[in-house]
Amino acid sequence: MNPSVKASVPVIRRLPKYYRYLRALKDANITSISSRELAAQMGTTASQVRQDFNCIGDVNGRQGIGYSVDNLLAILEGLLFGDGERLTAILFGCGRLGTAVSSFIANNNNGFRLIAAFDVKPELIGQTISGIPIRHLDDLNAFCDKHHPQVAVLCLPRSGAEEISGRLVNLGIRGYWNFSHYDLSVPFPDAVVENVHLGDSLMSLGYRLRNGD
Amino acid sequence: MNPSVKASVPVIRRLPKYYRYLRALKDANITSISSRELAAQMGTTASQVRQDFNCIGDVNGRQGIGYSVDNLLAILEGLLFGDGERLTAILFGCGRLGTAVSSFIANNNNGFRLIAAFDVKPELIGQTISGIPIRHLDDLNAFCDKHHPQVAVLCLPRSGAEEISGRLVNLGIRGYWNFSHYDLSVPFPDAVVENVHLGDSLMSLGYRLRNGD
DNA sequence: TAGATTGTTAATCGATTAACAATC
DNA sequence: TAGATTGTTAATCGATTAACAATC
Repeated sequence: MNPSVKASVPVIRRLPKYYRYLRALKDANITSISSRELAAQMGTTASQVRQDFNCIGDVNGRQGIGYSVDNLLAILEGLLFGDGERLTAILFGCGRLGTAVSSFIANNNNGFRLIAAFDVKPELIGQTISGIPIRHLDDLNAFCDKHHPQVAVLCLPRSGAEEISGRLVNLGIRGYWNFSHYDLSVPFPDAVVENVHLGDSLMSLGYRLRNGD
Repeated sequence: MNPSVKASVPVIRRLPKYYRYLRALKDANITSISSRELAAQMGTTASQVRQDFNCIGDVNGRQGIGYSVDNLLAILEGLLFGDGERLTAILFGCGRLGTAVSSFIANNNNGFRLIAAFDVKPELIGQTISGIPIRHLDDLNAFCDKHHPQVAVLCLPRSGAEEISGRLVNLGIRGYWNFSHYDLSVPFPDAVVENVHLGDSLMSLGYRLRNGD
């Protein structure tokens, strides 16, 4: 590992995919893998695999053999999930999308711990979502003052996301995972933001189908 | 427009975002916009806006003035949604994610027409999802033979996606929009594929928070 | 006219791919 | 040893940014 080489965002985006493939290899009792084989399975190149591995840690590849699956998994787990302490997360929006997404966040194996969910619909307040009680948005400030959540997940319609973004900016949230159409990149220049624009992705597919990729 | 310049995938991915911002401008009765102003609102550069516009059509910018919002919208609508005919789509998986996502596909303004939804759970068959009856997966072949859907949307757990992918490959589907963890890029080399890996995106956010972007 | 802005070419930047000596 | 594969440097490719003449 060259410690001066920092993983770029494109590399970081590929790490979960490596992790998934390596998990599958481990499940198949494969203990060692070459960059060439892994690349073939993932649909990339051996060069890219080796370049990526070069900036994630001490991968200890052995010439003529390949990499230890267990060692790669240990390295990736450290990077993706830290050393055990999960990031505390709060969810905004407990509709169908929020409910579906909550199971990702609440899953113990994804590196997050869901500690609260917020909505404004009276009939939802007090119900639970992935085992967490749904709070009214009015309780947000008090909750954050007390528990200091690190991550926010937004599953809100656009107008809701806009309103929340204005309130959240001063609450110490370090990163956002946003499913809204509303683009949070601008209002939160300092936070880490991952946007998944379902609608945008759908429209891009349509474009590529209509215009031949 | 330079007709020899074809929009690259990164450009295509940005088109829906232009479209959203331009819609907002139109709603605000703004009829003209410069690349500089649009870039500032979208968090990009004027150069990129002009380069992108250069390969999407006859944008007819006027020096000293900017672009006509209506004209840009007309061009983007043509690209993203074609000339009226929506792409026929079928949905796999009518759970919480499928239900949430179905409203995107079924929305008349996104360029798609949802014509069928499939699941295997007996209690779901015959129910409706976004106004479309849920069919049993056993009816898939007969349905495709008759209606020739163009697009498939997969909201399935990994194992389901793997099984479906094996069946779909010969059914004339031209593109996929995939929310599963399972990566369809390899089994469908010829189709246009958009993957939205919710779990991968979440893990990337975690990495960036833990390791400082 | 003067200021602003386009369209397009050139320069830069960064990511991917290729190459290869080292070595298991 | 011979074949395979790494780690890393160099080459290529592509996307983004800068620059600027044309002109509204």
